[in-house]
Amino acid sequence: MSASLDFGGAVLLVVADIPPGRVMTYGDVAAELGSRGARAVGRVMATEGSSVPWWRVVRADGRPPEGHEIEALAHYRAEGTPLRAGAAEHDPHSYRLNLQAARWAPS
DNA sequence: CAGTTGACAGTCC
DNA sequence: GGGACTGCCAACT
Repeated sequence: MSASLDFGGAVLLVVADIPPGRVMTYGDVAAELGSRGARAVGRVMATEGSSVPWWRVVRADGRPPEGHEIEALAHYRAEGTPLRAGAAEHDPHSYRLNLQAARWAPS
């Protein structure tokens, strides 16, 4: 693969390749890029993530970015992303996703 | 050029 | 089960 894009560009491509109803952890995206900087991925999402389905990228805890839990929850429900039963009902700001079922890996 | 920050992850208590 | 510390990498000041 030709490296025609920067780290940020590669992150956006991987995130854009995530199908609806599925999610990937920052660490998984970083691993696809050949890097271990999960934080670097999160940084790119904070800067240019507005151009990609950022809600399909979640933390290893199964939680969306801090401060965007409600925004992401709306997308998960709209796409049918597997959430933990009653999680969002108990704490809409502290819910968790079923990574075991929602986690997806590119071919 | 060097230090700090940050949409994180993994391990230990 | 939850909280705290450390390690990692890229962008910003």
